[in-house]
Amino acid sequence: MGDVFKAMADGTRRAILDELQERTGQTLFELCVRLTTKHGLGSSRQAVSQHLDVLEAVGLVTTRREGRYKFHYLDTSPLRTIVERWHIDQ
Amino acid sequence: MGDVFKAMADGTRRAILDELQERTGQTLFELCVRLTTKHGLGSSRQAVSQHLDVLEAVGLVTTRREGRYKFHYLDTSPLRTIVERWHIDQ
DNA sequence: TTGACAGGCAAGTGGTCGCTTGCCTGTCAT
DNA sequence: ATGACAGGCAAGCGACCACTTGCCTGTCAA
Repeated sequence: MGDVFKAMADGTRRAILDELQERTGQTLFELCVRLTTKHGLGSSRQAVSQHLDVLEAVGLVTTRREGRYKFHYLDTSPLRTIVERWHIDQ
Repeated sequence: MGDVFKAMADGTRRAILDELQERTGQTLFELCVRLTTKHGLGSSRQAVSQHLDVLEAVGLVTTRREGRYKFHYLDTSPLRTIVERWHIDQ
């Protein structure tokens, strides 16, 4: 629970979620390119990789391996617990 | 925006929000007592005070002074931006 | 098969965060 | 007015976090 908020606390990770929302199933390098060009974030490959590990650990991102590629998919269902806990009436 | 998540990232702060949701308008000392007894958190007065400052800075808590008392009120409206940004369909 | 490519692992570092400590300000009752 | 009470301010400290750096593993094409 608290891990979800810790994961969301970082701006780069929220930008990654934005990117995956716009185009899900991206690889690490695709995300690196699009983060630097569209979001203006100069994040290195290792940095983005570690961010993806955090997001995957809390269930906000799921992955699928295919050969030497690893695709990343957005899953916003962990955010639903926030709505449930504090009765956000939409 | 990111400040809201940073504020929510701490477990003690989320417990404070839970407490204020159950009984809004509490003072600092009331919150300290109820956090230790009901939530089992051994947080000092200064710690809780600093947490309240953070929550108030991001708009999750509003305050009202009355004499030497300061009452704290919950406001979950900043959380609504989360629902809007990532289309959580409730 | 060998080089390029996509990604992973792990140690080290600077900065931020949560908390404590100590002291101070303002308010109320006696 | 003077002591107790509710809260505020600010410096210091330990722990955690994001990031870098360097090297390694696995996969595919030429």
